[in-house]
Amino acid sequence: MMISTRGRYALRLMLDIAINEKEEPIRVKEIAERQDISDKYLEQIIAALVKAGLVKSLRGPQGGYRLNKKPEEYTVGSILRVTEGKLSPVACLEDEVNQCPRKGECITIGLWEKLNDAIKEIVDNTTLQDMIDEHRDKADDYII
Amino acid sequence: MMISTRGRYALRLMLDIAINEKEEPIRVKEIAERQDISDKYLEQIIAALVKAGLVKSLRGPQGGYRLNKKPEEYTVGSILRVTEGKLSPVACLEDEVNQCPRKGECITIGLWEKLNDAIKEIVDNTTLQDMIDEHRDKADDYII
DNA sequence: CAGTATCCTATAGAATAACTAGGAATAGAA
DNA sequence: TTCTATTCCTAGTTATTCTATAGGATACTG
Repeated sequence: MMISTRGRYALRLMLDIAINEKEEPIRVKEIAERQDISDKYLEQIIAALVKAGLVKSLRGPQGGYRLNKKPEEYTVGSILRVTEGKLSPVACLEDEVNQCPRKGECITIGLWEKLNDAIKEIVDNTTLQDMIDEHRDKADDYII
Repeated sequence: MMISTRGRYALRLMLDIAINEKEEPIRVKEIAERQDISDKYLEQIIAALVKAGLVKSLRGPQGGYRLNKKPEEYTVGSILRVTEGKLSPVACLEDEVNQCPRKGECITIGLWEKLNDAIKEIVDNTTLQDMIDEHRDKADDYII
């Protein structure tokens, strides 16, 4: 399993805010209850998202969290990279430029690059809104 | 980084045998030297490959390891699954049938399935021979 | 039977994952 | 101003996995 709870919770958390946010900001405790996740753990995860500028926080009573942008402006990749770090299959692809001294002769690098590209293709082209829409479509299938 | 040294070494090890195997079987020590990997660690990794029936071993002097099949008959996936376990992005996709009770309402499952399919598409359709060929082509590029 | 290889099992240090805990800082309401 | 609800910050904890290392048992060949 390559995506840890941290990244998966972050995604559910962002989707939860996207779906439930109306006028008032959303409290961590609400999200924790709806998603059935430890609120103390969620606090830490959301702190990283605040620090990265993905959500904004409001302290004090009636405080909570709000998205900074519209759901269609968040890619899954932008969220997972904050919480999971790099999404590369191998370390040498984590930097912009591959620093590995064996790179030239490496027989496996082509495979890792293919995997890397496939993963990026998906996470960088799926937005929160896409996920919400697809989920609605799926739910419709059941109703029809 | 989702692929650990175990899986990466296993792949290099299989490729090393595929490329260097002539009449005589290949000793772990040889591979360890060529690939610059601890031989004791390689021993454990290759033991798993033997147990899974991917390579056969010959004990005693003049012993070593041999591939059981032709390089084009090994997919990368078959090797990585032996050494890395499941390659799924999330736990609920590791079994044939998704057992998760939240599956029906899960808003993220579609994304994980897409990732899972993309990974499988690559690892199950790339063989050792493909990697050898592609590497040769790349080397040619430098020469030309 | 000596030597060379694999085979098997135990151990260990380091890193990571997945939380848990407690209190400080802030802001709104009474 | 004080109470309270909320986020913010940091440290600690438990379990697991990673990445080996080590040492000897077993098997085969010449």
